[in-house]
Amino acid sequence: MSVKAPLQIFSRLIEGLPSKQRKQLLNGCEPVDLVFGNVLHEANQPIRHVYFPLSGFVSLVTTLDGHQPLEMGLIGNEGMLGATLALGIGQAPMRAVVQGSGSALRISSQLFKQELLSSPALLRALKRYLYVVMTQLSQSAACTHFHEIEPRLARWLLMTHDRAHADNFHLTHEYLADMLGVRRSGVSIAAAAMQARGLISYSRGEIHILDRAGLELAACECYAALQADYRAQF
Amino acid sequence: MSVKAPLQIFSRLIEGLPSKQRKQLLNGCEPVDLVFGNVLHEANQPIRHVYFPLSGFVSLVTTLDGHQPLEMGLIGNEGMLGATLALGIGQAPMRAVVQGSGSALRISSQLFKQELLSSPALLRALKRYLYVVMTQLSQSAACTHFHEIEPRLARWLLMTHDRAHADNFHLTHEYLADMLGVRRSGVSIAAAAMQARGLISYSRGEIHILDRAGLELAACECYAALQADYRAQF
DNA sequence: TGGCTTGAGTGCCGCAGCGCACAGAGCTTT
DNA sequence: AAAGCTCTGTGCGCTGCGGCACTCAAGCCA
Repeated sequence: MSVKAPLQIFSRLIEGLPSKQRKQLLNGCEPVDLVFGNVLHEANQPIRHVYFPLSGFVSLVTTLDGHQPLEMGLIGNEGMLGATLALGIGQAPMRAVVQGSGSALRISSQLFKQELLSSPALLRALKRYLYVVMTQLSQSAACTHFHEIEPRLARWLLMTHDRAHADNFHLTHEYLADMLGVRRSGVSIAAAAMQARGLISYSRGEIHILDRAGLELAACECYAALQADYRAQF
Repeated sequence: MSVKAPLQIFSRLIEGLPSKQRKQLLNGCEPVDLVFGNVLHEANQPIRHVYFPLSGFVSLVTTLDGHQPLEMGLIGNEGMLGATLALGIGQAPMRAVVQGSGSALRISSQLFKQELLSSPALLRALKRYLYVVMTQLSQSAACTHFHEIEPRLARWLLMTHDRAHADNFHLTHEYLADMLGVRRSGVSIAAAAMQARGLISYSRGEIHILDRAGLELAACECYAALQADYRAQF
């Protein structure tokens, strides 16, 4: 039911640091469990901890008045939560909800700010990461607006697959609908179509990725674009 | 036809700087005309100049494969173009197109980077501004997805009104449709409804704001939210 | 003056997706 | 074993919007 994490999962952001600065940073970090549904950051609220997901992953969502939430970004071990501290901003721009249980490293904002001062490489990584987040926000916005449910769902499953480090994860259609900003039955239809084509299988919230290459074909080009954006910086 | 700018228009970003640092920055700047349709930045291309719009304004657009462009942000004298240089990134995240003719100050990226090093207040302003842009991106994304044409059009006209410093500006339905990511005739219908209610009037691309308060009522709450986001930082 | 171009109004068709509602299926609880 | 909940499938009517096409009006140019 929960994600089975491989033995060794690193935070790609931290891994890139010079070993001295990395160790220094890791010193201030503590491992924590990310539990599905936990809210790590609340929009416009102070950031208490910075998180580096390892095997778990987190989604950034905005909520608008009476509407369902809408996912703007997905963060796994390629990213982090709390990068806005590099801008000197101590509050979170969006709500951050754990979407795949697993592990993470976390460090208090206080300590992290000190690390930022003493580690230029860390600051550099954060800046690049912030830029990636910005490009991703605009890409997602356009995707959400123009693309249809099925390609978007495929993209979303791929992104989750990348971050879950496993071929199966627990997500109901209802939940997916919220992420995509669409109706639950819209997801059911799209998912059924993809199951019929042998790309995935699912039952009662347990989703299995069967044909990753096929999924990539089914996904909108935003998946590749987002990856390219990330790679351009890291 | 073109925007009649009041005599004195400042860049609100620059105005906030300590006078010494401001003068130093202004020294490196040259005034330029912003001409409707000019492309100041191209997505993923190097930033040659940083712009501080004064009376003109610029829109940030993303384009997705074969789709019409979609506006992600609007920049007038409250903002700037090229803030990503504060992240050490020399390329633009989105295409920037002049949307209202007028004036701006510009400075070469080279020089601007030096200013960033010597003016901590400038750097601070840029960071805050970047944060605002990020929150605006996510707000716009949700708005574009959930809200209907008419409130979105109202919001858009208000934002343009703020930045045009005039009650009339030149924008065809066709152009508006691109900005909102909708059909041209959809804009015609929404605009006609708003004209019937006496909020605006228009003819052959010349739009007049008649009832600003009424427009604010007609707009989705995103207008107020975006303003609040900005004010929270500046 | 007449023709051309551009902006805008309007109508028609088709579709994706919404809101809603109900049914069946599988797991959980007592 | 029965009851209950959760997850998924499915159907119906509606609407906002895309695509398209045609029309009219206003300004522009020769």
